Amino acid sequence: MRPTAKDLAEAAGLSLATVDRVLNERPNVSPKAAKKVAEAIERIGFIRNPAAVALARNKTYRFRFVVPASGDQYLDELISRVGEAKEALRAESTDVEAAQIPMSDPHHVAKYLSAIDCEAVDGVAVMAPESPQVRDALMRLVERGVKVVQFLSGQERMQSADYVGVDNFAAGATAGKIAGRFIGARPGKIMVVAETMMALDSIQRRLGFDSIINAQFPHLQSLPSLETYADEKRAGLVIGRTLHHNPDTVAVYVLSSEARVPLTAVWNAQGGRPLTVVAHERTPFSEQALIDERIDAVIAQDPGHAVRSALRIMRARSDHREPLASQERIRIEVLLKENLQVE
Amino acid sequence: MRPTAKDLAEAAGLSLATVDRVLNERPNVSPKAAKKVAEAIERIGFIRNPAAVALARNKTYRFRFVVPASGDQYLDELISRVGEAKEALRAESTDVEAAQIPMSDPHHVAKYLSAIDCEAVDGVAVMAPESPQVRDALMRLVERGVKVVQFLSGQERMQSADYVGVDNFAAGATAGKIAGRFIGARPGKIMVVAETMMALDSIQRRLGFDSIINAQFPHLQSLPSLETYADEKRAGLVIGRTLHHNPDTVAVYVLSSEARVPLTAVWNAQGGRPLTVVAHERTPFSEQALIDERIDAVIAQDPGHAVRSALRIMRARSDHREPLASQERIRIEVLLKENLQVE
DNA sequence: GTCATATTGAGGTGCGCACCTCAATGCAAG
DNA sequence: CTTGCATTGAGGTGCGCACCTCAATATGAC
Repeated sequence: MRPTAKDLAEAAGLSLATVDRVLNERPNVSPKAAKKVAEAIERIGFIRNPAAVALARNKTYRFRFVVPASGDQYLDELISRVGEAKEALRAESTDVEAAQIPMSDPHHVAKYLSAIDCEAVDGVAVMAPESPQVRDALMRLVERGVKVVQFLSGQERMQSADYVGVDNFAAGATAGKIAGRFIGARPGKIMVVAETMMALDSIQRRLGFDSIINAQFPHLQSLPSLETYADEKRAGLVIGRTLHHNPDTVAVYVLSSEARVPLTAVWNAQGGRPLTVVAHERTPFSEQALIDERIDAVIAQDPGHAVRSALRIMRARSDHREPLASQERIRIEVLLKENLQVE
Repeated sequence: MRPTAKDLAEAAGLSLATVDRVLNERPNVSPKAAKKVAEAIERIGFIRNPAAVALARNKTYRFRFVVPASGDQYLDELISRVGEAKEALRAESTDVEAAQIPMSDPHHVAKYLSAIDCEAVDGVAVMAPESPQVRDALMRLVERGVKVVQFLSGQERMQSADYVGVDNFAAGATAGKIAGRFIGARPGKIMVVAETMMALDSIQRRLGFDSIINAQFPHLQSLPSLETYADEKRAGLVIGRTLHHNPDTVAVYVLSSEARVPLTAVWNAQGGRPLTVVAHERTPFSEQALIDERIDAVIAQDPGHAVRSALRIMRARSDHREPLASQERIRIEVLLKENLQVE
C-alpha cells in the first residue's frame, strides 16, 4: 500500500498536524520539523495523492486566454481549440475562457490586463504584440500572484512568466531551408511578405530565414519585406509591383499566419510563373492550398498543443509544481501535402 | 456550485442509491430509472468529479508496454520515455512498466501475451511485428478485458484495439516528397535500404515513397529495397555493390529506424558523391547526422508523445471513457537541422 | 522564577463519490 | 391471497487530504 500522510507523520516522528503544516507551507513550523518531514518523505517515498488533494481543496481553477480580436483563420482555429479545452476541462473543475480584445493600441491592452481581477483568475495566457506597456501590465499581474504565460507571440521573454510557442528564428530558418532546397539550383529572388514587420515574431522569422538563405543558398536573394497591413488592395499593389520589377522571382515566403491576402495577390499577379511558396500556420486556407499544390510547405505550430500546454503550465504553477519541460516544448512542424493527415 | 450526485438524485426524483447504481452500471435498475437519471444529468449538467471518483475507487492502474528486446537507439529512446512516464504517473497511482521481449519468433511473443495475468494488468501497448499468432493473442487479451493498444508497429489494425502511431504510407510519401524536392532536377536513382522488408511498416513506407516518386518525380527511379538484417558486413556488401552498379545514385532513403548501419556503409562506399539522405526516427545518431549535414531530413514520430498517448488511451478505456481523438493523433514530423530544437 | 511567543499535538469536519447492507416497496405469477 | 423476484430507498463507511480549533508544551527574554 502506498504511504499516506499518516504514515509520513509516523515515519517523521511528528503529528499529522505538523506534517500537514509542512506539506502545505503553513506558518509556525520549526526548521527542524520541516527537515524531519523532508527526510521522511524521501525515506518512505511519500507522494501526495492528487485526487485527495483536489477533493479536499475543492478549488476551481480559472484560466483565461487573451488573444487579438481580429478574426483571421489561425485565430479562429485557436479560439475553437480553447473552446475544446474548456469542454474537456469542465470535469476537472477548471474554467477556461478566451477574451478577444483589440490589440492595435498597447495602452488599451495594458488597461485590460491591469483591470483583471486577480481574485477571479488564477492564470492568463496572453497573445499580444510586444510593447512596454503590456510588459509592465504583465509584470504587475505576476506580482499580484496571477500565473502568466506568454502565448504564441513575439514578446520579449519575461523570466517571471512561462513561454509557450516556437522559437521564431528557428521557424524562419526552417522556412529558409525548405524554400532553398525546394527551389533547387535555379538562381533568383525570393519575395518576403508580412502583414506587418512591426511584430517581433515577423522580425525574428525574417532574421532566421535570411540567415539560412545567405549562408547556404548564395544563388538566391531575398527581397525586402513587403507589408500588406491586411489590406487586399495594398497587397495587390505592392506584390504586383514587386513581381513586375523582379521577373526572376522564384519563391514567395509569407511570414504571417494570415496567408490568404498576400497569396491571393501573388496568384493574381504571377502570370503563370512557377513559384515555390512557403507560408506559416495551418489554416483552412493554407491546408487547401497545400492540397491543391499551390503552397509547397507550411511551417506550423499546433494551436491545440499550444493551448493544452499553456493550460498544463498554468495549472502546474497554480499548484506550485514545476511543469514538465520535455512535454511542453512546441515543435516547429513542417507540413506538406503528404503529411497533412486530414481525417 | 457545481451539482453533486445528491443534486442529481434530487433532480431525478430518485434516491442516491439508485443514481449510484445507474452511474456505475450496477444491476437491478429499471430502464425507467436509468432514463430519468440520464435526463436529469442533461438538465442540470451533472459531471462526476473525477478526483472524488479516483479517491473513492482508490484503484491503481497497471499498464505495460511490450516492446522488442533488440536495443537499437530508437527503442532505447522509447524505453527511456516509458520510464519518464512511469515517474510522472507515480502520483496518479498508475504503474507503468516496459517489458522487452525477443520478437523474432511470433509464437514466443504470442505465448508471452497469453501468459499475461489479466487480473494484474489493465492495459498493454504492444509493439510487435504482424503475425497471425500475435493477432490471436491480442484478441484473447481484449476478450479477457485487457485494454490493448497497437503501438507504433506495422500490425494490421484491429478494430477491438486502439492504434497509436503514424500512417506509414503517408510517412513514406512524406519522405518521398522531401527526397524528390531536395534532389531537384538532377535525374538519377534512389537507393532504398531497410533492416528487413518483412515488417509491414517497411512495406507501407516503401509503397508511400514510391507512389510519390513515380507520380511526381519521373526523372528519379527508386531501386529495389536492400535489406541489411542489422548486419554491418552484409550492409556494407550490398550497399557497396549497389552504389558501384548505379553510379547515378543521387539519394538514399532508409526505411527503418535503425539508420546507423546502412548509412555508415553508404558513407564508407560513396566516394565523395553528394547524396541526398532521408531517414526515419530521431535518434542520437540521426540527430548528430542532421547537425553534421550528413542526413538531409528525418521523418519522425515523437516517442514521448506516443507513450503518453498510449497511456491516456489505456487510462480512458479503463474508465470506460472515449479518448479524445483530436489529441491522440501522432504527427508525421519532418526534421531538418533547423528545427531540431536541441536544448 | 514569570511571562510571552513559537511550536506542536489531538481531534474534528468535510470534500464527492463508490460500495456495502438491510429493509421496504413494487409487481407478477401461481 | 401468497410467494418470489426485481427494484428502490435509507443509511453507513471509507478513500486521503486540507483546514480549522483548542489545548499542551517548548523556548526564549526578562
